[in-house]
Amino acid sequence: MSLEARDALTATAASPASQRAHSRLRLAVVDRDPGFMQVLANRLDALGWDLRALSSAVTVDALVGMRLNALVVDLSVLGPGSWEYLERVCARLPGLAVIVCTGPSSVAQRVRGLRLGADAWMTKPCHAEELICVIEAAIRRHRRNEMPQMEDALSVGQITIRPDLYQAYSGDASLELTAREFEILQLLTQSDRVLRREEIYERVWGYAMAHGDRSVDVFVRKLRQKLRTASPDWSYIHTHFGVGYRFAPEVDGGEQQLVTPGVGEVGRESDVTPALVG
Amino acid sequence: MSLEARDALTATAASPASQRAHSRLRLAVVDRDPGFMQVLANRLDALGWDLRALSSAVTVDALVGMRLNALVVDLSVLGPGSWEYLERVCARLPGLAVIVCTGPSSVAQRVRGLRLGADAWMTKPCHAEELICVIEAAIRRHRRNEMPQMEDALSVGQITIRPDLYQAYSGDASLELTAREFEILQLLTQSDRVLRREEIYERVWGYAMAHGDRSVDVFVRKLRQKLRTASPDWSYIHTHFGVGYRFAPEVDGGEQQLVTPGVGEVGRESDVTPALVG
DNA sequence: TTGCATGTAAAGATCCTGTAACCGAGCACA
DNA sequence: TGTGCTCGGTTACAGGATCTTTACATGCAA
Repeated sequence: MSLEARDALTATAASPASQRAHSRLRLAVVDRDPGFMQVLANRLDALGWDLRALSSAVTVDALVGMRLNALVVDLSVLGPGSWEYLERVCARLPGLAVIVCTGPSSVAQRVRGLRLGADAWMTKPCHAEELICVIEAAIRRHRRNEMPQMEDALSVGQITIRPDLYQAYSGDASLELTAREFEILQLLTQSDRVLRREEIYERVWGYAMAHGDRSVDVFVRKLRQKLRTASPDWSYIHTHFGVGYRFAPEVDGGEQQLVTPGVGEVGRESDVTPALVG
Repeated sequence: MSLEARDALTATAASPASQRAHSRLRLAVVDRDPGFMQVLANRLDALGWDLRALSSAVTVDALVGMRLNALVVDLSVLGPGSWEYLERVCARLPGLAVIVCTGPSSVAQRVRGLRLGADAWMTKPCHAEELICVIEAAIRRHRRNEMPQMEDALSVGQITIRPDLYQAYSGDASLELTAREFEILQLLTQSDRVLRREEIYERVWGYAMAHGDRSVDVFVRKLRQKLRTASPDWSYIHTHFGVGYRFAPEVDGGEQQLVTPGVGEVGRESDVTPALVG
């Protein structure tokens, strides 16, 4: 590792792995303009956000269930009870970033919306990029105060990962992972696909991996060692020769079925890779 | 930490942690439009806000010293280095609500401003009332979760924390904590997770920690010393190497698992002891 | 088999933390 | 006004923990 690179890392003081902790942003948009939604969807998809488009208002309870980070509404879609709806949503979900994005309005309307709890008011037509920035700003502010651990514990195989404690456990016994080991383990468990070394390095270290760097291999070895000690009958990290590593808890011997984690919402349904090692 | 900032801080002798509860909102506006300022001043005065009008940019350290809740800037007043200035302010004071209120702009400019950390962008001319709502919305987000400030006494291990007295006790003997020490202890006890130094610093001091600042370590040492003196058989503050500190009362020696964090909540609800000193 | 890619282990190199000593600014008090 | 005290904050150092590098062994694919 070059000195400059290392300095750059410690200088930023916040490792990429830690800020990546909260996975994808969840956003709901209540709007009926197909063009608007299309543009937004494209942009958000590129950013890796989880977007759900709603063509009409849903109940507040339904919103609660969606566990959103942000909500964008066009008041004209809500119809008559829009102000009350806005108020109820903001009252019920104080941690939700609410952005009103609607057609031309009066100052009084905007004032009313903001007073009721909205975080921002955008006037249509507007540029998707700007709207996204506004959403990001609102979420950013909410996040900063959201100290409480909204990071769920995650159980995979016999191992439990506790992001709030920066540690993994087998039962109640700590694996005694170092910070970097934990970050790599956490990264691996967050995806079912094969991760290339360069990818792992970049996301954990925060900058490009130098050619021939074996750090990832060494850490994977340490991880495997500790995982084996804590949970001898399971295999967790699998090597894909010439490609990289993949995380999948498997009971050794015979069975090689994927054991779906039980605790916490792991919603990793999308990219399950059936192709498997030998 | 720069000397100016230090002076500013110690001079005012009031830290953000103590200030937050109930005080007038402090707002600074960097603008040169007399009419705009006049209208704003009248409105804010009626609301009981503490406004300081600045006709040109002040140093970031000076802003730190003002202990503001919000900052409104007209980029045209800042001149050439405005983006860098904006960025520096937002980085240094993550808890500050920053609103850019300036003349006509392009989407790209607004996007840039928001990405650099601004909370909102208002285009002049604008209605004072609306601007105030936007400021309030930004501050509201910041304030929401700031220190639940439970006034109840809290017993952890052999220690009792009395927010009303700004002091901690072992039985009826005071630990003789200083203000800073108490604030850090209180922050630590309010969370079961590992807190990174940057988080601790930001929440107690009120602005971003400088790289290489060891203040948190030093105060943790002082805290540990006093905790050890008052309660020799217990460990309270645990170091997570490469990450930060975590508060958890544990009996030394034999049983180290007094409070075994299960997979879910670590509930410290059980041991709140209201019974207290004279 | 050969040529890489990966596993393994150990040795520095580097970083992180605990610790103590120090300095300057406020404050109380004579 | 000067003195001594406390407090917050800085700095330097030492020891230990962690990370990186390197070398070699092993395994996979062509």
